[in-house]
Amino acid sequence: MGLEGAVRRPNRRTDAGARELLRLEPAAVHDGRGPGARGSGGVRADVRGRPDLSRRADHQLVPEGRDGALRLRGGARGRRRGTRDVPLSAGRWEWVHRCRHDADRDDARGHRGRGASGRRPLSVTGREAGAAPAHRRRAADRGRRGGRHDLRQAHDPTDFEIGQRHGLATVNILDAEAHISDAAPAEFRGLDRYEARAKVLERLRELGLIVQVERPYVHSVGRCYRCETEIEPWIHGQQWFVKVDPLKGPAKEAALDGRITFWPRRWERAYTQWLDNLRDWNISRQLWWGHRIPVWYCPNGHQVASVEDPTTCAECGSAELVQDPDVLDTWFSSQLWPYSTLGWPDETPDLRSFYPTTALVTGYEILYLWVARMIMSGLFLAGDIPFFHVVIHGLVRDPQGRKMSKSLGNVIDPLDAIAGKGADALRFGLAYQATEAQSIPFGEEHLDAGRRFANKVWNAARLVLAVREESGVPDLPAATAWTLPDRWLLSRHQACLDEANAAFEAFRFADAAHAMHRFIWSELCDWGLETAKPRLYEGSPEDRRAAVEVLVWVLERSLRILHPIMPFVTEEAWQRIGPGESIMVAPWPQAHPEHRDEDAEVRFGFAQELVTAVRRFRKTHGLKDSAPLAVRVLPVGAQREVALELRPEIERLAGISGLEILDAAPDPTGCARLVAAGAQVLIPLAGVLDPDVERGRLAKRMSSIEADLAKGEAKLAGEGFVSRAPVNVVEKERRKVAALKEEAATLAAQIEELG
RNA sequence: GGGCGCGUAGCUCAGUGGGAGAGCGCUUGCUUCACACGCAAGAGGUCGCAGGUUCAAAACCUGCCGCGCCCA
Repeated sequence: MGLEGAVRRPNRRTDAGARELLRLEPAAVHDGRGPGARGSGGVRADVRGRPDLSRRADHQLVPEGRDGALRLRGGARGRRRGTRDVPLSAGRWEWVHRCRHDADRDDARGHRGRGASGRRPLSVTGREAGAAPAHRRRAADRGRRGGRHDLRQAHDPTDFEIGQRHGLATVNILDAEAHISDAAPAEFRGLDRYEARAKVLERLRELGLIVQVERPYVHSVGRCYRCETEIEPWIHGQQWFVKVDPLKGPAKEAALDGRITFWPRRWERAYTQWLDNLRDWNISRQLWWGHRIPVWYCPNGHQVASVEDPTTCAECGSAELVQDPDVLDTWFSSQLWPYSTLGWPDETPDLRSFYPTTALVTGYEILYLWVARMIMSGLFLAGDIPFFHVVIHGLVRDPQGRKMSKSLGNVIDPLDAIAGKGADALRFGLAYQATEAQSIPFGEEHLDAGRRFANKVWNAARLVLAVREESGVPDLPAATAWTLPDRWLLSRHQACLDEANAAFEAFRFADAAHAMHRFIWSELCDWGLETAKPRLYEGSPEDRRAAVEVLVWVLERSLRILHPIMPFVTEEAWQRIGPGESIMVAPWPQAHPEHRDEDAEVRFGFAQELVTAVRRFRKTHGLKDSAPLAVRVLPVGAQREVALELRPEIERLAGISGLEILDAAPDPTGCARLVAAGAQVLIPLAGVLDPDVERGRLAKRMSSIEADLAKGEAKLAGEGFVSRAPVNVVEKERRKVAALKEEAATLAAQIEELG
């Protein structure tokens, strides 16, 4: 429905304005490999052997072909001294009877022949009308042999351009069924192209013109990807072009002045350079689907362009109108997206809201084909950019790094992936891989990683929900009630939010996914939930409630952060927590910078190191996880408070039967000695230990320490380090060296004791 | 030929001036009351090569080697 009377944008262009941009020209011959022709037919006609298929064009070009090549004699006459043989190379020699020859600049023989007019060995007249200068053919296949080239301006895009520059007649020697046309000498007319090739060869032999036959000769031939039919480029009627000169300037400016931002930024240059080199855009396609070109021709040579189907010619009134048989280039149609979806040219509410939209997220392979063209047309037609950000990600590839393609059969169908692993798994797997790299390798294993993470999130929520007795908005206890694990968890959670925010701001989805994965799995689950268990299962009702609410508060917000990437599992868990109707409409978590707590992280870090050191020790000696250990620790500074406060948590996580906190350096005789965050740890089990294993453990640790120590000491002794490096860096290095020395001394003593 | 980018753990990739990281894979031990789609510990890297800048380089500069993509 059009909104009559709606305000119209002043510089809005409709078909009348757009017509200024179009020009009608003889078609350029195109081999379908260049821009605008990708997999969709290009500016060529497909000439087919079977009449009933002659206008079907569901082809992709497979650039692979084998053929023979000829070297011929008698390709040209020297300008001054009569006939001189100049070798002529030809791959598809059936053209030879109707081609102009072209000298290669790099070939001495070519120079000699410069200025000569080509003489077709088998032509009707024996000479071309008008002498074309022999020509550098820079775009010629390098693999092609020197001498002369056949110039097939009706059947090769490069040759076409050369022909245009020199005003050569363009003669199509094929008809629509790939038979030789009436433009050829009579003896070849009507022959199938392959028959003609054989017959031309035969005739060339008779004339003694063949110098050499080279087989096989590999060159690039487009083929139908279904039926393998070779595709012959040919000249095809009149085609429409978009004049890009009025469009490219504004489109470039929009990027340069920052109205449109590219992510990553480097794509901006690719975009502007592409615009700089842009040439008029051919939009006529010989396909049987697509938007039909809205141009009609009348018998008197008039053209009518119209939105509505016209019944009579606007200029002469003729009723015998014929619509252009071609359809618009896929990308011409594609760039119409914002208009066709939003009601343009009417100033609809949708148009107002979503034009420009925030971001276009897409793969780099269609930066030019689609993105650039949307920008050009948006500025021209709607008078404004279509979006503010262009986010370019890599191409999703299979695990072997191959582009996914239907014919290869390596495509992961999103619907299959979702059916098998779930949408959350697919989305997370992709986001996790979506770095700034040029490709995103994606396979079963990445889906699995996503599925496992979804499962992890779900189970974390299950634990928390199981111990929570109420539902509704989480009630974070007052800061004064926070335990050390609470402070640590809130601090890490805040760090996760900060990272996710920064990542999303910069459209770095992989970074966002990594931050969430690290926090939820390695911090919330591995340490947050585990250290909460003593309070959850053995604490007082008050302790238990406080612990639960901190966990629920963190979990609920984590779900909201994760929701854009894993919508389903987060919604399900969130609704069970019960803070509102749907996570979809819940606000993004607010930042709490005051939750960042360096002190808590250092303190909690000591507990983590202590637990890990004991676990490692147990493992090294092959002790069972369940075998309880008595552990004595001599804390340094604030570590004492930590050890006292977290004794139940440390004991539980490390499998310690009794954690003894020492006041003074103990007699270490008979104990295994560990170091955790600078604190001495003693495990009085020496009699039970295998001395060889223990010696091995100590030796390994010692050599690692010695290596670090040597590096650190060298640094401190190094020229200029102490005087020129920042104070904090020097201080850090000193502390590190001191700690290492201390641990080395501890180890040395124990090594000596073991003998 | 022009342009852009990449060479870091077995694989795929983060890390851009101060102690080498993640996921997957691998090894070992665990049916521990959220999760075996799991837990715990571990092995594994001359950060492509060679110079240079710097107190300090995986990171910055130069050259070389290898690879990818876009354009012509």
